[in-house]
Amino acid sequence: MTKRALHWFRDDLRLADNPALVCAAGTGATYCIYVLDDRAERRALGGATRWWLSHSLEALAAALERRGGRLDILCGDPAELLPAFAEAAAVDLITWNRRYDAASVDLDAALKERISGNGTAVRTFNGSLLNEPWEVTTRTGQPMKVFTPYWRAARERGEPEAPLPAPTRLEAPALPDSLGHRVRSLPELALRPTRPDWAGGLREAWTPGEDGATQNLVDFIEDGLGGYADGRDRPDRDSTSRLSPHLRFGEISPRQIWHALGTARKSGEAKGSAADAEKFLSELGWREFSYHLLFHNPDLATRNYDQRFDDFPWKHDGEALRRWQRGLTGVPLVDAGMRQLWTTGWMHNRVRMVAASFLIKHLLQDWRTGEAWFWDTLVDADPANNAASWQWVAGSGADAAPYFRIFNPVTQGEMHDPAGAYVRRWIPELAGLPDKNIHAPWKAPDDALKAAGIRIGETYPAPLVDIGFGRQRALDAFAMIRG
DNA sequence: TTTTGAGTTGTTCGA
DNA sequence: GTCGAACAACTCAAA
Repeated sequence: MTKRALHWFRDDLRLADNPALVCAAGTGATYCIYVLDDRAERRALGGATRWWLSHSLEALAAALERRGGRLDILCGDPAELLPAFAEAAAVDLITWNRRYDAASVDLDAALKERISGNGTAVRTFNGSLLNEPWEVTTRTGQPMKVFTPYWRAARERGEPEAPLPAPTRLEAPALPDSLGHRVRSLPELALRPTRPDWAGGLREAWTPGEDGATQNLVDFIEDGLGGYADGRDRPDRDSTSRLSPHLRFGEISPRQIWHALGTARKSGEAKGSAADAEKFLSELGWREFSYHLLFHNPDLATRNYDQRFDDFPWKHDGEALRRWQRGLTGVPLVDAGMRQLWTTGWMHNRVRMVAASFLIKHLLQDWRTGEAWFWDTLVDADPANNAASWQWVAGSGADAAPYFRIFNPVTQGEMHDPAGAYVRRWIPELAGLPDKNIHAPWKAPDDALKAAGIRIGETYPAPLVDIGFGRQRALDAFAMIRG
């Protein structure tokens, strides 16, 4: 009798460079399953990631079918479903790629024990990181707390291994009758918005799935890598990789990115300088560092990494939060970013920092309220990156900026969106203002406002807070907890 | 154990 | 307009 395996897809929705899938497919006929974990105690996916997931699963199912495989989608508690599936289908081996949030780590450990106890083999793999979070340590074996030494130590471990090819042929065993009623169709999961359908902008901006991810990488190496080190800070340009949501769902692996970059540079196809490539790789490094932090600090998304911040005098201003969410703070760069987020499910990294800083520092709102909004609206909402980055901006995180480093959203706009193209794109009601007024319309001369058809407080809001006053108030608040 | 050098992304002020 | 210094001390990681 030939062997049968089961591969459990999670945040690894790809066929290429998927070590757990390769292991399963090498064993024999392979069930491929995805489980939508609907337990109440888990942090539910946000709206944007649910949308992305639905399309990514659709792409994955099609890719599996092209190779003779099949994706079975289940809904429920994996701790119960996986052993039940394994037993009913009489599989010899279960494989999956690891995840690193606390709930997943606990679930995986429990599952492994239970499934092995039933006599079924379990094999797990690293499918989403260059280094496991526990592999990079200080000389004394402690977790790292500063990015630069972390990344240096990670690099010293050597080049990541070459990516694995996708299995050329998959064989899907028939589903046992007893499991038929467990399988769900994609529409049954109700992952996509219906009334209202807010996903039009997402559909225009993205192609979820492995093919879309690969194409994005190719495009980036061709068009974005040249000048990346500087261009990445320009929201008015198209020079970031836009790989974040693809990485979020494992439609592409960091290993594949690393090697594609290396190959393109060796062959001379990549336009970027060595500095551009290093800068880009260090962004993968930040992703690794965030996972390192999350693994060693399981409550990174809810608890201040620096506990002095437990006494920070946050204001709880629901109206200010709502105006920030809707892109109606009256500060153009912040509002442009928040509208880009709402429309496309993504925001340029530079603008994320400015918008987050404005919420935390100028509006004194708890970073967790911003983290929660990003979690719901970003297509790349990631348990490690989102939490680590919000804490970094707040100053409560690892290796955080000094407390006095407060972004001025007007200065940032003038520096990184000098002609105002980004602001005009997302805030059409300001489009008629001259470049020199676009980032601070409240200071524009009356005739410029009139010519542009703008009435501050009517056609576009007055700023929620005076920039200089907000900065000083934040500095005073930080002084209170410095002790 | 102690010492030493270094630390993603900024702003403002004054010369 | 441009440039350097101050901001405020602290923690990390390695020697």
